[in-house]
Amino acid sequence: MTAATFADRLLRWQRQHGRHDLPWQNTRDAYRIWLAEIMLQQTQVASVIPYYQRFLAHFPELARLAAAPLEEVMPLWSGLGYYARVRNLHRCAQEIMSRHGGEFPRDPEAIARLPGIGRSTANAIAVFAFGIRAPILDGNVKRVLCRSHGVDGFPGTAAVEQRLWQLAEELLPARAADCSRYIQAQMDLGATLCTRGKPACADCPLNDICIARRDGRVNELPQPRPRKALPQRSLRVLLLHDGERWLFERRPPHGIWGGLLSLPEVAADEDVQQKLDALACAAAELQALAPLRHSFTHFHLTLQPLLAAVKPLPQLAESGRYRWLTPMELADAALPTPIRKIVQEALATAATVTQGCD
DNA sequence: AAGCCGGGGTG
DNA sequence: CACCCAGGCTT
Repeated sequence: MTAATFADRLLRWQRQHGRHDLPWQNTRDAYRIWLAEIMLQQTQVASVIPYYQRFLAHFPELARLAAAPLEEVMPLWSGLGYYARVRNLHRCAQEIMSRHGGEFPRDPEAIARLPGIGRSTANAIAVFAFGIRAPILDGNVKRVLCRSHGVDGFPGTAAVEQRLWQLAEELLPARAADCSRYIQAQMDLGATLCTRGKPACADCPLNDICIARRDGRVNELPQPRPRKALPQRSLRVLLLHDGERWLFERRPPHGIWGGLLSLPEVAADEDVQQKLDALACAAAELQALAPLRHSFTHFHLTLQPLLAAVKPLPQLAESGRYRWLTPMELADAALPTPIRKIVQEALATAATVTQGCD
């Protein structure tokens, strides 16, 4: 009788304590698994579930997604973040239709060549949809492996990451049929027991072989990212309404909030009147609303909203770039979260002002 | 190797 | 506030 392997322990644990009720778990439909995996990139399960359900209700199959214009897809991602994912998702769907005959490729290397899909996501799709034997390396797996095998160094560096991929390969169960449950077990363990904050080592199936636990280093591994001070930026945004509709501006396809609708911005070195002129709007009075602070991965942003009732001049034709939206239409518009918050605030303020005038 | 790309949860 | 999450792409 040989000792239980790493994979054995996880597989045994998964049967009793793993998750079994996630919406994308009870399917082998590559389209659904792919959609879930893209949404789950750098995004927690609880945040994804409602977006996943809503997306699938709008686009139940890949062909429908590929045929839809991007503007119809973006709103379904509004609020989820990392909007390059939805642009890549859409491109990906079109590539699968045009270059793969509408069938999702089965080879992990072919999957990884699709836009927005790297090695880990490609392997996850291949494992869950096609039962292929391959490792993944997401945040959960990295944390579990760093602790169980005592891997030092920040996992973002190439050397550490290479070591982790090597470990992930070596520890894979021998049978391809066990792989999907094994991968699921790794992620479940990382999400529920081997968490960043207070890991529940007492309940962990690996606690008697865990190097970090043996050495009293559970709280030191994995080693955190070397931190640096984030720059501080500020931005004025215009809340312009004509009494019924509000003015929005489409952001360029790349960069922050790429492709989403946002509010017209007044650059730091720009005059508000100058911007109003550019927008062909005449405003009687500007009202500063409460500033909103928002943090990104790489900088902090303070948004200063400026509210004004305007008379739109005919020069500003509604186009792909500028759109006037009613409060009703806002619900289905592709807005980033901080902008949505500001607009909600403004709607409340404008309603109050209007009532006060009556 | 480092920067860019969101929003939310956690301690 | 720091840190991280079912990462990948660009420079």
